[in-house]
Amino acid sequence: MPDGSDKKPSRIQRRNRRLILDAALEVFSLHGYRGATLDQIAAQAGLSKPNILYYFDGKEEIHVTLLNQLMKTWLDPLVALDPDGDPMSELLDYVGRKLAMARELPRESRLFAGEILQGAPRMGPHLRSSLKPLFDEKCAVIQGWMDDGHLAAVDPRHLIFSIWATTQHYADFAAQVEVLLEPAPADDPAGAETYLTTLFTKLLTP
Amino acid sequence: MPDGSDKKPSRIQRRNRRLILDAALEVFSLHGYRGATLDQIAAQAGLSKPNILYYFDGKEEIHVTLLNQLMKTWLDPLVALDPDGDPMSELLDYVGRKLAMARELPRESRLFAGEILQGAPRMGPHLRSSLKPLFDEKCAVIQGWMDDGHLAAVDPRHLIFSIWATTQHYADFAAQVEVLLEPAPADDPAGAETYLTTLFTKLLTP
DNA sequence: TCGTGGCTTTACCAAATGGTAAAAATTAGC
DNA sequence: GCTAATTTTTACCATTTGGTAAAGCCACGA
Repeated sequence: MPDGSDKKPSRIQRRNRRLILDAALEVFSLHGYRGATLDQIAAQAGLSKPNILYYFDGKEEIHVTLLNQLMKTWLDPLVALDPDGDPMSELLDYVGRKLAMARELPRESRLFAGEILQGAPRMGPHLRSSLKPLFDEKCAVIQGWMDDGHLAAVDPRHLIFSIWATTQHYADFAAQVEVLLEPAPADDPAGAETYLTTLFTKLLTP
Repeated sequence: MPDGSDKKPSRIQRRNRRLILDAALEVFSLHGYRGATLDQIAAQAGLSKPNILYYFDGKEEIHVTLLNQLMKTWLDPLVALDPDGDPMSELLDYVGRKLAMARELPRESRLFAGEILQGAPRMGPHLRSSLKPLFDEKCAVIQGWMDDGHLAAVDPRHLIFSIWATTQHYADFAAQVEVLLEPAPADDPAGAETYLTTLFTKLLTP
């Protein structure tokens, strides 16, 4: 059994696990945990359902694996916030990176959003152990910048919330955004970025 | 059969339909459409499953009824945006109303978020017919204020998106916000409002 | 070429779930 | 209080779904 073991995964194992996780990301992000079925994931992956269960212990393990895997890339932009950089450009770059992620990885964004929306039943501990320390650390950095007068003073926690909310909105609420931006979806690619840059520049300029 | 009919509903009908819708709101907002079961809704409502189906044609009709009903109250704050009022305070009041709704009606917010997150499968038409016209109308109002120099010029569409995103974030991502605001959840009640008022004041001041 | 071990399929199953039929109980109108 | 309509319960059903057992297949080293 390839899962949970400590042996090196074979080429086939790596390929199939990746196929499954990619299919699962698609299906979970589209229908939510309960809305997704193993049959859908299997069909999307081009494998049979029992074959899926040969590589993963069950539906939940697939979901958890996906979530854990996602957590890393999801936090990357925040990790990259450099305490030694220029405060304003560091934060604006952070906004830009988050917005790019929402655009480039909407499935991941929706997967994460769905999990949180339902009370983070499979991620609560992970939030405390991974996200919280990083969040506190970066809040302190931002607070330091504000104390030094490099940025206007606002609550760093709500600042980060608002960055997350505004950027992820474009991925999580895409169905709504698309309807409301009609009939000009093409003129917009820069629209959100321009707007958010203005928003946070004005907020943070001392 | 009480549903779909044109007769006046009896007292029992009104009471039970309200019980069911309230229970369904609780369950749907907590588990999503697919994650919710009729048994859960029945238990929450204190009625038997067949009795639920005596009042509604099926699970989907309950969900749609809830969504349609929600749409009205959900749009109220935007409807109340007065073209003849003072631009800045109209918009700040709008932010305040949306934030209050997120705080007071988190179940409704999550129900709506879940529906949009999954591509608005049961609300797409409604978005176009109800939300879009109102959105366009209010965008024009805001644009007018900006053209008159009463507000700093930004894209009204993205402005509204950011108001929605930042306010609803506190309801939809409550599980995350609570973890990250620890160990000081009590000091916050005004925190979000103060922050958002600053944010949009700075943005919109000409 | 022949095993051997890893991979895949076929054929299932039990539980959960949305939904129904019809009897039983309750309420409302007279 | 009696009847007719409304409401509720009991006893089901068919489908879906996560999961399993075991047989078959296939690649690769000896």
